[in-house]
Formats: sequence, C-alpha cells, structure tokens
Amino acid sequence: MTDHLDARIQKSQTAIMKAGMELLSKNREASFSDIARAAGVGRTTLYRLYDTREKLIKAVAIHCLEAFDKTTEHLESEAESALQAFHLMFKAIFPLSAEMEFLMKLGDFNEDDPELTAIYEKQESEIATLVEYAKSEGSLSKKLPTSWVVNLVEGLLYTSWLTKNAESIDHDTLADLAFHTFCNGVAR
Amino acid sequence: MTDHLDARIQKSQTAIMKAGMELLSKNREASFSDIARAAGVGRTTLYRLYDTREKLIKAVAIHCLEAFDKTTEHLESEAESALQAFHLMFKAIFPLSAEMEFLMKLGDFNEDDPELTAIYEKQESEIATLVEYAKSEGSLSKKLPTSWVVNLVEGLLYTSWLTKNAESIDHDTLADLAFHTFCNGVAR
DNA sequence: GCATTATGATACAAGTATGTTCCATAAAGT
DNA sequence: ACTTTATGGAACATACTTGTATCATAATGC
Repeated sequence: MTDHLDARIQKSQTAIMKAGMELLSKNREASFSDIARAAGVGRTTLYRLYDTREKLIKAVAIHCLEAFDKTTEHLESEAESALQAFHLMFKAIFPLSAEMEFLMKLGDFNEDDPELTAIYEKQESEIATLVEYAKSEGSLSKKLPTSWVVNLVEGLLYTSWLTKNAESIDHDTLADLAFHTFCNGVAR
Repeated sequence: MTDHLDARIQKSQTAIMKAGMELLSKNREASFSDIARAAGVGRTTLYRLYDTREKLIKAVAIHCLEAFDKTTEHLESEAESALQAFHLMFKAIFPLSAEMEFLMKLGDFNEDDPELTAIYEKQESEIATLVEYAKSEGSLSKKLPTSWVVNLVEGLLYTSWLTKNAESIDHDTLADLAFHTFCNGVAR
C-alpha cells in the first residue's frame, strides 16, 4: 500500500483537467460526455474521479488558482523593487492564458464556494500587501485605494486578454504595455 | 390596425428583459421556467414573444448593447476635448451596471452571432475613432496601439465593476478613479 | 359595451444530461 | 508471473428542459 498515485489515474486526471479547462472555457454548458470524449477517457471515469459535474468544475478552478499561486509566489524575492514585482507578475502570468481564460469565464466563484473564495481572497491579499509595500516605498500613489490598485491588476490582465484575442501581439510586448499603463496610464 | 404595441406585450417584454438580465447574469444556465417565474409571466408567454432560449438571450444582449450605444452616442458632442469624452464615458456607463454585468458574463458574443458581433464591433470602432482623435489632438500617447487603449477602456470598466462589488464606493468616485488611472496610471 | 387579442394553465412529446451499476478487459504494481 | 486495480462500454432509471398545442379567462383597444 503506497500513497503513490496509480499511473493510469494520473494520466486520466491530467487529460481531464486539460480538456475540462478548454471545453468549459469555450462553453460553460459542456456536458460530462463532451469532456470525457475530449479527454479521451470514458464517461464513467469522470464520475469515478470527480463525483459530480460541480466537483469537477471546482477541481479545475482550484487547479487554475494554484497555478497562479505557484507562478507568482517567488516574484517578491526576485524583484528588486515593488514596482518591478508587478512587471514580473504581468510577464509571468501570460503563459497561463488557458487558466486565466477559464477563471475569467467562470465568473463569481466569489459567491459560489467558500473554499474557492478562500484561495482567491488569499491571492488578492498577497497582491494587496505588495501594493501597500509599494505605497510605503513611495513608488505608488498613496491617494488611490489599495483595493482599486489590486483590481486594476486584474483589469489589466483582462485588457491584455482582450487584446491578445483580437490581434496577435507578442506576450512580452503585451506585458510591457500592461506595466506601462499600470504605472503611467495612456495619456501623453 | 395600429402598429402600437399592446400594453400587455410591452409589460411582459420589459419584465422579461429585466428578469432575464438579472437571472442570466447570475446563472447562465437559468431555464425558461426560472426566467418566467422571476418575471411573473407564464412560461408560454416567453415562447410566444421569443421563439427559443437562444433568441431571448440574443434579444437581451441587443437590449444591453443598445443601452450602451444610447448612453454614449452624445458624448463626443458634449465633451470639449477627447480626453474629457473618456471621463464622461466612465461616468455615463455606471448606471448601466446591470447591462454591463450581463454582457461581461455573456462572454464571447464575438464568435456566437454575426448580428451581435456587428453591433459590438461598431461600438468598438467608435471608441477607436475617439482614441485616434485624441492621439492626433496630442492628448494620448501615439506609441500605444489603438486597440490596446480601446480594450483598456473595457478593462477599466471591469476594474470598476470588481471594486464596486467588493467595496461600496460612490459611482462618481469610481469614474474619477478610472479616468485618473486611464490618464496617469497609478504610479507616484 | 363588444370584438379582439394576449395570457396562463395544463397536458404532452422528445431529447438530453445526470448519476449508478455491472462486467470483461487491460494496464499497472510488486 | 501474478494479483490488484483502474478502465471503458453498456444498460438503466430519473429528472429536467425544450418546444408545441389547446383552451378558458381576462385585459386591452376602439
């Protein structure tokens, strides 16, 4: 008896995760049959690994949120200033466009599930801490509410996502645009 | 035989529009039964006025898009500068938070329906024109792509919407924050 | 007041998603 | 090699949603 996950389960899980993320992003009403077919596994396997449709969606959401967490947790130590940390954050998040799209299309997990809410609020508060630090460092305006700046980060990611969908712009360029706008706005 | 709409139809339509906007914002999978109950009309009436579920959603979407159009169409003539037009735009849009929420939760009508896409792209191009004008006026940076600035407007509305949901901030204050960030960013 | 017309309730048919159970098979672990 | 375990397919029950048809009732227009 080991706690090592059976290779078959692991394979199924990653395939389901990937297919679920893509299908549910495109169409929130995608059925278990659809997801199973796209993942290349039997419908029964979905029910075996995730009891219900709701639980699968929650599992995918947690997976996405944790991907964000993993990507952003080392930023503060790598950056030399709080401002630069935001720049690194914009750059780091773009490889997670699939995860970002899923979370954006999902909408308010805010109200749905306490566990998801907890993870989400934890990440929000980490950004809030960074904002407060930047304020004390003197690099961010102290007149603006912290919550506004925190949500602005999300809003700029949304802006980037819109722009990326319409035009094919380089990820790094997009991150630079977001960071520049974050700091200076768009006025001349 | 008049082309005046029967008062009963009008009453039903507005009730359905309102209920549809609210319910479908909260839960995209809301059924016709749910919407009918919330609107206080019979399910049959929904099918009579809007043939199918898809057509109802499309009707609500058009209603929302046109509400935006109506609100923003006179801005250019009222504003004294292109920049000020953006300020007025942020202020004008906040009363339409229900419409905004519906459209945001709806996601890509971009790919769904050519008619919706047409209206949406028309509005986008109107903003693009305004951006180009502001650039020529010298009030917006010419280095930034027009599409980025256009999407930034949407992104700042999204930011405002997030902030409004979390904290209870005055609409006008929120519009000022959005405009200030639009122009100058958040750096000190 | 009277004819017209929208309404809501009910019943109905068809389709589809959900979730469960069982079993032979194949792939993993040891 | 041998045992254990995950898998996929099939069959099945249930529930729900969609969409249509009918009809008595009530509100509207004139």
